[in-house]
Amino acid sequence: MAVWKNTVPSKDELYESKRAALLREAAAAFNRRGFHATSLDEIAQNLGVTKAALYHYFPNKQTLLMACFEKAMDVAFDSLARARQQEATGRGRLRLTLALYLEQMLDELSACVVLMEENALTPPDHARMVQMRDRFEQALRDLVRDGIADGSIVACDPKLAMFTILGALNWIPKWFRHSGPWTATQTTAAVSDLFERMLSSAPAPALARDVGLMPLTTAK
Amino acid sequence: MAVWKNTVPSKDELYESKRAALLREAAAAFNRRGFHATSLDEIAQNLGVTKAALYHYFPNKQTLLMACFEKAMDVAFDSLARARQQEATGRGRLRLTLALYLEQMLDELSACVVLMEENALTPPDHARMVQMRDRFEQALRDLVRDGIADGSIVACDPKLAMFTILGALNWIPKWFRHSGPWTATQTTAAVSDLFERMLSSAPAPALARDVGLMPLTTAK
DNA sequence: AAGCGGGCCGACCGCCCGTTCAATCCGACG
DNA sequence: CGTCGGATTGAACGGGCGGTCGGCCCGCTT
Repeated sequence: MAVWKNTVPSKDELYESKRAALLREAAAAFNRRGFHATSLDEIAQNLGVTKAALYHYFPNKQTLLMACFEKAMDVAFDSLARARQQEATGRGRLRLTLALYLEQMLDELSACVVLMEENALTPPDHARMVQMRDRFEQALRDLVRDGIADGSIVACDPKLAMFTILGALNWIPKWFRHSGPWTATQTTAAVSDLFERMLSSAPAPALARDVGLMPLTTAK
Repeated sequence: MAVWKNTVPSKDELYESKRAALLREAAAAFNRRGFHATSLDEIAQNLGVTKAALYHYFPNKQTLLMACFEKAMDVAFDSLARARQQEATGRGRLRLTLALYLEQMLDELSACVVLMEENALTPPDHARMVQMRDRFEQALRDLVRDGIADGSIVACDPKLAMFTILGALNWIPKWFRHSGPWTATQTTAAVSDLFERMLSSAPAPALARDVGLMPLTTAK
């Protein structure tokens, strides 16, 4: 019996994996079509179940949205922590944070950037979400400030810079398709290059002319 | 009677100005809260009338959305034409196009960038909208190509560059507030500087440290 | 073999909101 | 002052969708 522990999914594992699949599907739909435009019937149908089945995993639609958001924020803060550890300059940390975040969003989560349509949440959830998002944005602005201080980033307004970069980032789910010509890794690298060039004190003299020709995996 | 023609609003002028006000209000609401999250009651209330009154100006909610979109595209192509006339290099044309578009979006129209939630339109309207949007995006990519060819823009992937820039642009209505610390003109200039730095073959060595300290009006 | 229980289904409820319509208001005009 | 017509209203309708509930199916246990 114990032999099978890691190969045959237990009841709980099955439950969790289904729940995760639901979360991914919901996140993808919310990002592509918007929260209000996505019906539970739609999500359920994509998963091959009935709407009522969803209620075994989430008490209501709002909670589903909140769960997407929290997972996204987990990824965000995790990316930030890893970048702080691996990179020394403000620019390096900023770039790595954004790249780790984006790549995970793109392939793990079908992008959970549901920072929009926040008004759909209950006031306490909304407050919690705004607070976490602001903390993340503040951390990113601080990276920009660090970069300006250590000379790796040009003089600029950190607030505007991050508004602009996060806008571009949040928009990516609208046009990125896994079935498209670019892989998640290629897209991440190319977008990071653009962001870096915008802020670097030593901007690259050239960028990739064709994202589809970039390396298919991250060089390690 | 004819004396008053240009001072006292005629019936038609009144009708048109009310219709325009409705369009502005709707555009602002759609951009801030999303199409599906915005109820007609809400728009009507902000205008001091009843929901039913709106139906004297638009046959239904979808048409309202489509009208917003078409106005935005008018501004877009107009900006493009003016930029082509005034600027010689690809970079100059791209920058001016984006700046004209953004500034008009910000103050005239409360930003009508409702390229999202497209699924809300009827198939014919949707097709029409996609076609116009694609034409505009193509024109912008061509400006990037021109810029690369004439040396004003670095080697890069025009498609990705415009996806990124338009993403950042489309996100601006989410955070820009007329009551905020930055004017539309300041914001436009600062954002344009960021975009330009991302793509220019001769990136500026420094940018404004504080958007709120930039000139309040465009220098002419 | 029988019983148990979790997972899922079909059907239904109720609300919200887009849409309609008859009735009313109000300014213009004769 | 009466009438006409467009603008606006209040009330109602109907569909869509989030959410609920009772029951069925099926695998596991004893």
